[in-house]
Amino acid sequence: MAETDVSPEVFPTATSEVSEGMRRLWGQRATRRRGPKPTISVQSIVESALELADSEGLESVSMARVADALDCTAMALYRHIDSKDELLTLLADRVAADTPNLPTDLGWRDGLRAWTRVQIEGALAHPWLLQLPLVSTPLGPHRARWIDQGFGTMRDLDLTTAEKGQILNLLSLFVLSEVRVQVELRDLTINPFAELAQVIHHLADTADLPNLFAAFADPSPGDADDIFGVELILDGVDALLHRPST
Amino acid sequence: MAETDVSPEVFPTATSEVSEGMRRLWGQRATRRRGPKPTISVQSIVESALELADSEGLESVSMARVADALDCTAMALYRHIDSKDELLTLLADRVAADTPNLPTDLGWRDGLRAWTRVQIEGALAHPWLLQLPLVSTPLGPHRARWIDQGFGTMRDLDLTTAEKGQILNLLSLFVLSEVRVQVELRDLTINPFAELAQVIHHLADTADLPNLFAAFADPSPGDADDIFGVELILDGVDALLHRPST
DNA sequence: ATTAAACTGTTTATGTGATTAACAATTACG
DNA sequence: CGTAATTGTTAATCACATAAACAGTTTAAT
Repeated sequence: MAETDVSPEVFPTATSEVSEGMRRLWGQRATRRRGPKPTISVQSIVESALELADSEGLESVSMARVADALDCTAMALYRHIDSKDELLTLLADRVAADTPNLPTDLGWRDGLRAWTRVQIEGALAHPWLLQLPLVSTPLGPHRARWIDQGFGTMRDLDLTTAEKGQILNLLSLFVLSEVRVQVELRDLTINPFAELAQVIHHLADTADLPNLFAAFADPSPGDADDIFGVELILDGVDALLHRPST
Repeated sequence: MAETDVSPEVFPTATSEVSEGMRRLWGQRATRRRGPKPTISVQSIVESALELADSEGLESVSMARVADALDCTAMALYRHIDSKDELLTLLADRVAADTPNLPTDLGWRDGLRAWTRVQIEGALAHPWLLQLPLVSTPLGPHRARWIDQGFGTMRDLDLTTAEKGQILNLLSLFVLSEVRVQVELRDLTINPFAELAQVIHHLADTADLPNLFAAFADPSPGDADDIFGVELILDGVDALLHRPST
């Protein structure tokens, strides 16, 4: 397991104030005063890290490598960010910056579908995202914009904010599992289903996993496309809309 | 970001055979022949790692610390496992071992709901799970048993294996995000919603995030409980069942 | 039984990667 | 103009994963 270090303690929560790291994450440009003009910036750091991750994988994103790409020493980075953790957090937000704006004239269903599809494509372009513990990464401005658009697609729905938030959350999570499968199919030449079946046959006991064996004995394993999961969630939303309000 | 190193390359996929690591993951006891009787085992290693993670957090799970707990040197561990990555994979599977068996007489809806709830409770007991990239971790026997039970709850449903798999996957992922929120509420005394709202107010521009601002201006933010997400997915399943088959 | 292969754990060493501390150069504010 | 703030550098730690070589133990084959 490589590059899995994303702890939640990156941003100690100040009660009244916003932490320094958060301010950086949200692109607050420090009003510089004295000292030499910086040759690198938070942005250039993140950009280099992004290129590195895309070209050589997340495990190649080390402070030293990033610094090399910027023609400076690793320690120079620390003048702009607090830790590598922060860099990864910034990186996680950065990938959301490239997502295009969504047309605003779609209905909620088409809108959410499109919203999800764009996310899937974005994640496919940066598969190393799966190696980050996205569930516990603070929200940055780019993802915020994206979530904003998600809320936008549901603006006319009679749901609470929390409900809408959960729906977006669910769809985002679905993206993760969907992309994982697609990446495996694309990169590894191996079918995860087939692999699982093989492992089960070689190592497991039929009696221990009766339902699993039955499932894989199913002649039509079928390959659920990415439509399936989205539509299921959307159907759930639909049901919610028509549910008698309590 | 700490302890996030779980790369997918842990188990190089042998085409016809099952990899050594996989065999260990599935508890194949090596038929020992010569040499001294081992004082430690894969199981004892995993068990120590589990205790460490539970008591001191995932970042404390180093080869050295685990070895200390077992009264041996770090290198001794390598006689039983290939790498730390493998240890983390084993650990991820290990936590699923404690989940109780589910009653088999529940309908699919109650069954899946119970299945999800047990998972949530399990994850709450080992919150460091969130720091592992579970999406890209190979399946072990304990999680397999659990998935088996998941399939069991749907045994009477007229869905393809792939569809059932996606449903379980979705519910599992949902568990992660749900647990994250619950852990934050439990440990940090801070409400993630409130935190988000604060960050937005301090750092973001109303014009940039109109929908998000509107959402948070909603007088009734309401707190969506963990019921909501599950029920939404279940409603989606329900809709799928009644959908005219193509 | 004897030998040698296979196996376990140890010691030693290496390399990497994050991060701290001390330093030198630069620039703007007073 | 000088001083304090700011930037990048160099040198030094420290933790950690892991490789290599070694010594003792057990058993299978002779």
